[in-house]
Amino acid sequence: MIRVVVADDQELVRAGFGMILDAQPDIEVVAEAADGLQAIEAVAAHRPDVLLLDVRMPVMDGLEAARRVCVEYPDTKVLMLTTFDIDDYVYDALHAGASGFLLKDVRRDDLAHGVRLVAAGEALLAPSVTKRLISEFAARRPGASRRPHRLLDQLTAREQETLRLLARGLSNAEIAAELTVSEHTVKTHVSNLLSKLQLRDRVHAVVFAYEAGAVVAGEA
Amino acid sequence: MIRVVVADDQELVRAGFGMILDAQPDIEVVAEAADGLQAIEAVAAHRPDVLLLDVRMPVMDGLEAARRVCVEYPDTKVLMLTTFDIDDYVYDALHAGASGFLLKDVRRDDLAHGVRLVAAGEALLAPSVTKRLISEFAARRPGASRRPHRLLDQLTAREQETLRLLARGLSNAEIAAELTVSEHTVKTHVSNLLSKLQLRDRVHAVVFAYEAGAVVAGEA
DNA sequence: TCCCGCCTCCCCCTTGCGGCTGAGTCTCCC
DNA sequence: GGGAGACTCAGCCGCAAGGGGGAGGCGGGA
Repeated sequence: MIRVVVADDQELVRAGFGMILDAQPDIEVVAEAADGLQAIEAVAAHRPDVLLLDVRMPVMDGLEAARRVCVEYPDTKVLMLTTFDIDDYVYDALHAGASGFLLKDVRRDDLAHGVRLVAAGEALLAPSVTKRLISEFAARRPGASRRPHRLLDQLTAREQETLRLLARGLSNAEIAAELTVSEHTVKTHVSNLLSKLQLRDRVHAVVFAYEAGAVVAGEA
Repeated sequence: MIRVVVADDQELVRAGFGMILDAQPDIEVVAEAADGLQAIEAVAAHRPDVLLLDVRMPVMDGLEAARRVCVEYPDTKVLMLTTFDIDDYVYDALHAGASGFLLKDVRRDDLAHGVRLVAAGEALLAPSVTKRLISEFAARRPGASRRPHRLLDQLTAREQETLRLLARGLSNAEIAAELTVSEHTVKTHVSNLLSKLQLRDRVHAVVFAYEAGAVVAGEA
């Protein structure tokens, strides 16, 4: 039996989803909540398998609630629900650790199916969300799995190292300290790598490093 | 009526999927193919709405076929099928432009449902694939979309615009030209956004923009 | 009404950056 | 032995960048 907590600030929505789920032979709604705080309390009290969580709620919104539940009660899987698939919601929810993200116009058997999937440890996204996530994913590192970039091979080891540090925002003096060489040397390296890559200045070098995948966002 | 081409090197698999889909009142299998080249030819000949494409095939594998179809016949949506959800397959398929990725153990109504979704321009992933994509996505930029957006909201419209251009490598003079204001004004904006975001110089601003997702690699 | 935030423009000044030229050491290889 | 390339260091010079300070117009909110 899959035990579920339903959290939504609208009485009718709670009742509707609750009824759909309770009608399933293998799903049981053990509690309801009208805001984020209540949701967390309900999770603490009942330790459900799945928390069905609306994004927009008073007192504490669903994103913050999801964040806390995912940290404090990792056994409870969080399935987010929203009326509109605003981008930020999705990304925030996924970063918060949610297992899924559905729109409220979901068909009733898809909802039950989703709860079962999430309870089984799988993930689930509404089709439109999947679409955006894929395009976002595909766009970010175009062909990342294939080539490390030929241009970078033109640089000497020291130049590549310099570029890496430069792309992290270090000044020439800081790079010099990091590499334990003089600032003059760093300037030479920078100058050489700029001309090799045909870049105007260090700002362009930073842009290049990110675009070329020589530096990856989030790996600071 | 959704017109589908089924491509798989195994006769039985083609027949099975073909039967399932043909049994649907709104889906019609217009051709079959036993390898990647045949698949492309079939797409060229029939211009189907959906191409159901196995990954592992002789002559030309499904990934390469997907890549070509997505470029040459963008109206035909590609739905990949595989027995095992090997990571690289998924990522390559998504980069190739596939609209979805399903495992062959898919239930028959899920398959039909998937074809309809893809034909409608939505995307679709097998649950286990969704799970990995999400964790990959969430890991890459930990909390990227939330916190920085807060910070970005501190900036005025003009400052955000300035940051966007700055992060593309434009000099103050170039930004001024782009915004049709004086360079002095740009300097003021830059100065303000640097202090608001507590960044040292424009190089740090570029790094920030990428790390925060205010600028996304590949969207130059 | 007044005040505040935003956008715009200006001057002065210091600093970091990058181009230019030149040069010493090392290793690798012909 | 000599050449090539990488790494190191140096001085000079021009310029973009960024801080500080000041100021006017313009809109919305108290």
